Amino acid sequence: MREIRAEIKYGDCADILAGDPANTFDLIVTSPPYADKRKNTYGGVSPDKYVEWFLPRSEQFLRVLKPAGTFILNIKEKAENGERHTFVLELILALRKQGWLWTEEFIWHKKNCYPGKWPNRFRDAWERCLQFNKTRHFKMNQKAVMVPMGDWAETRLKSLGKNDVTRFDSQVGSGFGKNIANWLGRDKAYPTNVLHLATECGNKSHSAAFPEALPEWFIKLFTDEGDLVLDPFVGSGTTCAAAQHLRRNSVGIEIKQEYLELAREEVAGTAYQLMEKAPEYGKNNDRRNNGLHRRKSTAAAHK
Amino acid sequence: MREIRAEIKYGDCADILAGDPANTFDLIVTSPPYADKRKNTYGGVSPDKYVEWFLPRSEQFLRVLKPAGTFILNIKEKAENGERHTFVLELILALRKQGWLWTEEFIWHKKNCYPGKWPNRFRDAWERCLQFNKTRHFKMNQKAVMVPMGDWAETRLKSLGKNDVTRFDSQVGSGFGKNIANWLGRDKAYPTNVLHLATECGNKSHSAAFPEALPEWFIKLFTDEGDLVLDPFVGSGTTCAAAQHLRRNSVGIEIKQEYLELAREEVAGTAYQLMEKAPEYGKNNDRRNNGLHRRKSTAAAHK
DNA sequence: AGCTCTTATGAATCATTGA
DNA sequence: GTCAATGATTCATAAGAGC
Repeated sequence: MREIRAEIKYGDCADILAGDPANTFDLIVTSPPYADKRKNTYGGVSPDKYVEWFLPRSEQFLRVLKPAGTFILNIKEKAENGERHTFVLELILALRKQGWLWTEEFIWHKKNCYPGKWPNRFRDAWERCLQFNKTRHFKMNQKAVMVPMGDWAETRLKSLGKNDVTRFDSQVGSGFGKNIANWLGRDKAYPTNVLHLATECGNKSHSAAFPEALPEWFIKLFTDEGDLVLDPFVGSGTTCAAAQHLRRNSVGIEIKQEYLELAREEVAGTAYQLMEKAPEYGKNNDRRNNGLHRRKSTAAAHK
Repeated sequence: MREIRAEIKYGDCADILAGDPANTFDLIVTSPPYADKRKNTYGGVSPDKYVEWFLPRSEQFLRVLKPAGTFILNIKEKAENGERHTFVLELILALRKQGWLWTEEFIWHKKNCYPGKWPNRFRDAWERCLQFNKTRHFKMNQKAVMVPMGDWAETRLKSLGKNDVTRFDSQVGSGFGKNIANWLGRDKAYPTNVLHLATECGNKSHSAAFPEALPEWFIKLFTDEGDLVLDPFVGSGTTCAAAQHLRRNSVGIEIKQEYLELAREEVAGTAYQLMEKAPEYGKNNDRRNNGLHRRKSTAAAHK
């Protein structure tokens, strides 16, 4: 078993990456600092300047990413003065101009979103996970993120009611007999482009931007073991921890000193964990169920 | 009980609406013909020309919408040649330039999305429902779409935990007695901006662009009984049927002859249904649970 | 192990107040 | 007048305690 490296570098990713050779990373997955009008927020970037701020950095991403690699950008525009900001839309257009292919937009549905009530708006329960690529032929391990089939398979396919047969039939538009055979006996299905994950809350002192299950899912999907993952805005180190758990090498870059410590601790703890009780993690990982459509019975059973 | 009108007009909405006075409609909700590169699709609009095609029509929408009205646009870009189209992003930017406020983007999560498998892409399980407004002060009946709460209410509100009291107390900084009364006896919560609706499948001969629950939800949210709803691309009449069920007046516009017949039949059938068995529909409607976050205990109990 | 009950806390948003 | 800070609002989840 080869050793897995997870390195946390200190500085602005634009500078750090300039020293790296082209075509180095298999996957870039990150959740950059969101645009924020409050200037006092350290590191906050104004929405109006966001694209301008982002482009020099994404130019490096494009250079250091391997041709078959993928870039996942987790981001969401805030509401302000009654409107959604448009800087994310503008960013997508600008990235395409820069040479990226906008392959897909995944939706992260935050099951436990922030509470609140306003006269003109409901709670915001989703974020964008934008997928960009350098080429049309990128690595994608779909089987790695297959999920247990829902109750659909369990209840309906086992004892097929007439209703289900006719409904299935009308959907497919052809005889039902042959196609249904593909589903019987299968217990896993491919996911969709909607991810259902709760935000991690209240477990540790540090608050990660995204739950570990999110980078984990994309790492499984777009890399193999031993591949190299980059998070240019690594924050408290969630991406590198996830990479290490999945036996991928990783580089995280962070410009804020206080996060730097946190990230290094996170990664060190993960490495220790792996040596001490790797089997435990595997179990734990299965339980997490890829973060997609967790079956209710499973969730209940674990308590 | 006043009579509810549902009128299906024939023609291009740009022309039809030009004859209507300004500030006429309380809500515009529609699912326009999607951009489609295949020119043979009747009525298909090329993605490159989509914004250009849409703007003269949305200009009329802006004129005929009441100041406190809302415009809901259900749309989703297709993938082509490995990339997502950008015309929807461009449309949002263009509509803002036209004078619209981009208030919110709701996600319609299609629980049972179309089956299929591709090497570079998972199944598409969501569509955008873009909310635009003329002014920042629009009508919004949030209570009309409240949904059953999670387990929280069940367990906690019955016997109020100390935490709820203390947090409330510390936040408000005054005695807790007065507002806590709002919580007792509540079993519903406000929804989020993610809608979980199944697509309607195979019950009718025509395949509606969206399930009736979708316009229904927005009609409940943004109009009162007796208000006037417009669907400028009404297709098979789903929006007008939903409006009629909810006792809102409606106008639907359709340019395709064959859909026109369908829509008029749909609306006529609905009107008949209303007279014959109104109570039945109400029951059915409750059961539908607004399509949002059905409680787990309920789901489990259902097995 | 299981089950209940308790507690903490989030990439939030708007209206109001104060400088 | 513009801009920044403060207060009010709110719910799904995980972890922990107790039985």
